[in-house]
Amino acid sequence: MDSAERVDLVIARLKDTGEVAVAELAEASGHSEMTIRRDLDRLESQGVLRRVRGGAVSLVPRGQEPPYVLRERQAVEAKRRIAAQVAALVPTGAAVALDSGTTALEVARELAGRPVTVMPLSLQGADVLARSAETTVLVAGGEVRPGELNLHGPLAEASLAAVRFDAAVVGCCGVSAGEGVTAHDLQDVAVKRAMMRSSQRTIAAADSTKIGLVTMGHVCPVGDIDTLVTDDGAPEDAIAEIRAAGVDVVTV
Amino acid sequence: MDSAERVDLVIARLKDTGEVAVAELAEASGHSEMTIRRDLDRLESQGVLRRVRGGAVSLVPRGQEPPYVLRERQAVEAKRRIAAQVAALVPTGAAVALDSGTTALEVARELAGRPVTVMPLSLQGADVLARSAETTVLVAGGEVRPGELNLHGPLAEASLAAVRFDAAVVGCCGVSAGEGVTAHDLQDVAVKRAMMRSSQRTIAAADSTKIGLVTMGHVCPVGDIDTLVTDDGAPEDAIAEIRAAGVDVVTV
DNA sequence: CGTAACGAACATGTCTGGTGTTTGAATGTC
DNA sequence: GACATTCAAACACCAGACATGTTCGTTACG
Repeated sequence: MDSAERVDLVIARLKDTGEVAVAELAEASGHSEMTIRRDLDRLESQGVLRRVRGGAVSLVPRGQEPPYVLRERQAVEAKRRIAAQVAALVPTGAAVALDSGTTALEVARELAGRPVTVMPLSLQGADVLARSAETTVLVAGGEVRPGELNLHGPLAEASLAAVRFDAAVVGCCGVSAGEGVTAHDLQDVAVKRAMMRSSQRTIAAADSTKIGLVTMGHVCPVGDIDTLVTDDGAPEDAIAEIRAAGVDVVTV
Repeated sequence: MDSAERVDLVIARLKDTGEVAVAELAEASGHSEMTIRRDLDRLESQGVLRRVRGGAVSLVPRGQEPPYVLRERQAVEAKRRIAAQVAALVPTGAAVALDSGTTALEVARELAGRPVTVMPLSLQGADVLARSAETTVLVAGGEVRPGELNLHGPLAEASLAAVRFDAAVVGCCGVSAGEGVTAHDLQDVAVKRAMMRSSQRTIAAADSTKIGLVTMGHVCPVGDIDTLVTDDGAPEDAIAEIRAAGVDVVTV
């Protein structure tokens, strides 16, 4: 069991019971207690949990979005496939607004090096794209959320309003036919709306675990999306409902 | 002779004669020709030179600004001392606009972790500052210059115009009493002016090699600077002239 | 005061990045 | 067109970085 698997184990236990013990994890993973402690220390510095004597307790309240360092470990393969499909939908020379989040970051990796114009809404996205001389990067302004490194606030919205895009690539926390596109954070909602306002088309990217989910911040009715790219793990009926709303759903 | 020294050697030869030979460099550095080729390939991808059969020729025209990868190797110690002094001039809780460039990046490193609000004009600066949760990072929008990773254009100027700062920290390519503050790039000039317009004070940071230099883009008369931080290598009379214009010159 | 947990320090194994050598292909020169 | 030089891909090698385990003195809790 390597480092990544151990973290997964810790996360699973935390989700289950809200706390973990060093000795128990060492037993379950087959590694020494010292290694477990180092894992937990790292996760503590990332804001995932808080160390207590003998173990750790969860810091991620139920219903809230897990921190970036956890989300980037989830559905990695699906996100990569989705990102490749999204990038294929962006023609050469196009201008796109690119959301923050782990899926959008994969899209950035796919777009980097292609002759397109991209406005990323996160610093990681900007970093990835700016390495390539072929790609024009027009970074949005805004306040940076620590840890998440996404851009939000009035400056971000003003940046988006100042440009017109061929497409907006939007990540999200939930997509359902009834409640539409939803996100965890209200400031993100405002940014996503601004992206869509400035774009001719909206491409939503969401792995299948997001299909059918509803979170707090309402972005738009599902019909406002032009294309939804997801993986093939989503329930058939949920996809059918979304299609019925006029969305072009692409599964990869 | 390690990798960094070899690059220095290449740069020195290029500055001297405008071209270098693989065999000659291998001889001089005591490494194999293959290693020299790899060095040159790397420098070519960074835009410093162009490979030709048997060697390479310089791509940096005289009078133009050398690429970022070269500037960051120059006067490192002086830049660090200057940056520490600049950071000391920024009080806790202040809001500052922070220029792009190698000196400003050092200032970002000094400011990171302190409870201040910073608007960096470069992606590297944003990266450094965003790692710390204490520091509020309000990144400027704008187009990203490849290689340099600084932000410019109307979006950057609009971002600056939308905020008011306690201080603008401006890097520059030249400072002289007669010609004032100058930069190599006209788009950078516009950004620097926008920074100064939105700020109560202007702090210029320039190592002593910049004192007395004049480059193409005129930013402002020297009297528009409130404080100039430089190292103690600058000629006495040039410093005296700048002081006579009403600038508070700090040498470290 | 005793036990369990902690963390600093050191040792070990693994992996990656930089370097050298070889070799066949490509390119320039005559 | 023939030859010499240069190039780059492939492989081997080494050093430094990183992860892990062990030991041991210190600290916290009952």
